[in-house]
Amino acid sequence: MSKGLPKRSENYPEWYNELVKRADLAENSAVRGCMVIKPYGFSIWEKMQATLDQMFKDTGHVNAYFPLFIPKSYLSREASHVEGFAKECAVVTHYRLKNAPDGSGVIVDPEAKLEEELIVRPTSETVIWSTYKNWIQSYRDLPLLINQWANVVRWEMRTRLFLRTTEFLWQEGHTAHANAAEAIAETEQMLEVYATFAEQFMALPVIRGRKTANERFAGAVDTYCIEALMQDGKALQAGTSHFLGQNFAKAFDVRFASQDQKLDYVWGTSWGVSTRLVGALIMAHSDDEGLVLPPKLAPIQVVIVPIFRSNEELTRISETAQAIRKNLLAKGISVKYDDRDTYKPGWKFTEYEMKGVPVRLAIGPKDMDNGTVEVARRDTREKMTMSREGIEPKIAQLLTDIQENIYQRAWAFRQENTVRVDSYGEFKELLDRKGGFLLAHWDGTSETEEKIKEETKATIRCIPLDAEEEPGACVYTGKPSAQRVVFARNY
RNA sequence: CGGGGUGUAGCGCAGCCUGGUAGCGUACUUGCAUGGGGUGCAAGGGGUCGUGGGUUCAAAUCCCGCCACCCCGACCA
Repeated sequence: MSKGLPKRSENYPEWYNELVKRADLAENSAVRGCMVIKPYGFSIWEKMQATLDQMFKDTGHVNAYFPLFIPKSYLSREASHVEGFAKECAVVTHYRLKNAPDGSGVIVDPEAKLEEELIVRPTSETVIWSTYKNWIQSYRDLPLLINQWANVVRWEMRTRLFLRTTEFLWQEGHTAHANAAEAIAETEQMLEVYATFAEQFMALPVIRGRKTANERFAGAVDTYCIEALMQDGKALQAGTSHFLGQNFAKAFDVRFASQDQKLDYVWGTSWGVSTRLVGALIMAHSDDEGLVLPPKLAPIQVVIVPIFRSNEELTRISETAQAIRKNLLAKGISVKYDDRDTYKPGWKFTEYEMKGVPVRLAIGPKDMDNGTVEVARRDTREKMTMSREGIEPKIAQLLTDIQENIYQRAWAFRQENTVRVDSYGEFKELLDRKGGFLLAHWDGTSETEEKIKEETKATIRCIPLDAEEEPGACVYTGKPSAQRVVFARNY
């Protein structure tokens, strides 16, 4: 195993793959396209989960759990939904194995064929709406605001750790409302929850927008999304929120008696983010030395490394280190004191840099003599010497500064790589030279979007919600357009 | 599913063309020194060479089949 990481500038995909492995986040499993999420990687996801879960509860949602298996017939109830997912569904056809007659191992027992095959959920709309039918009779049962944390399976052709795996973890919210306006408000609210989470916790600036018909969720009337820009200039969809209209209510016959004694179909939404967010986090901030984690999501916020020769020295240093650790813990900061004598300080420094620990404290004999501590921040790789006295509030402040700095850096990067483009030639040239978000006029047709995709591999990531009205001409056809949309190549 | 590539120690690879004792780096174990940025030296353990068949006195190496994985495309969060 070589010591350094591949350079981002030389081979970005290779850098990403190596980083995921070297930072101990995840590895490939025996099953193609699936991954083992290792403890360090999983604890990042757990922190994301904890934060989002609280945000969902604060907006009135409750958690529930729906089954992994979906009867095949459910999937065909909503026409465009089937079409969207049919090509990537895992199907359970049998329920028993038996020993092979020739002793070569186990085989599927042909006698144990399921009468109706089961689909491993690619998403849960169908099973949930078939259940909601029984839960909703009256306007008094609405709104129904439910979320579930689950795994789903989509049989992808090509996979990448965290960004696209055959099985992934996510949350999916599914809500039912008495009218369209309320459902749309819910869709927009949850998009804002995602955007807030991305910006304030992941330190990742995002564009809030709506998808074009081509990119819309199968079965939705309208799909909202947040789009982030990665360091290689490619866009990544970090979260989606769908206004389902009455599509699933109609498909599953979910009706309610309204206050004015009419029977009507309910209005639905669904919204989700997945372990893909971990991939976004990695690609947005990390550098050639390893992971860079925003303090709010770092499993370990501060690591303390003692530098010592003898056991006596270690004992003396440990006293100071433990005191600092205790004071930081009291401030709600997670601290690891790594006093292993099986690894050398330099080795530990590199290791914690690879793992993206935001702040590292080193305490050695010289510090003990001088009453100081060496403080290193991961984001800028600066080292400074601080007085041991009153260091705790300074560390707390430093974590806040790092969180802010990482966000600012990502924001500046996005600014530099978001460009208004008015000619197709410039459009193609920019895409090939540096990628990024291209703000261009579009005539609003799927045909044009399709042609641009074929010719440049760039798609419309979204129609931004905050875009200003600006009459212009489509970058491809020259037809009139009312506002700019965001084009990019994407993950 | 099309095009390309790779399977040899936990990991990364050489050896194959030209058949003849299975190697290197790293990781691991032990000892001594070392200890403020992946420490040095020495010794040691670890292999059905992806798999099935064929050629041969002899196959990691040559021939045929199969399997797996990776990369590039069509599909996607």
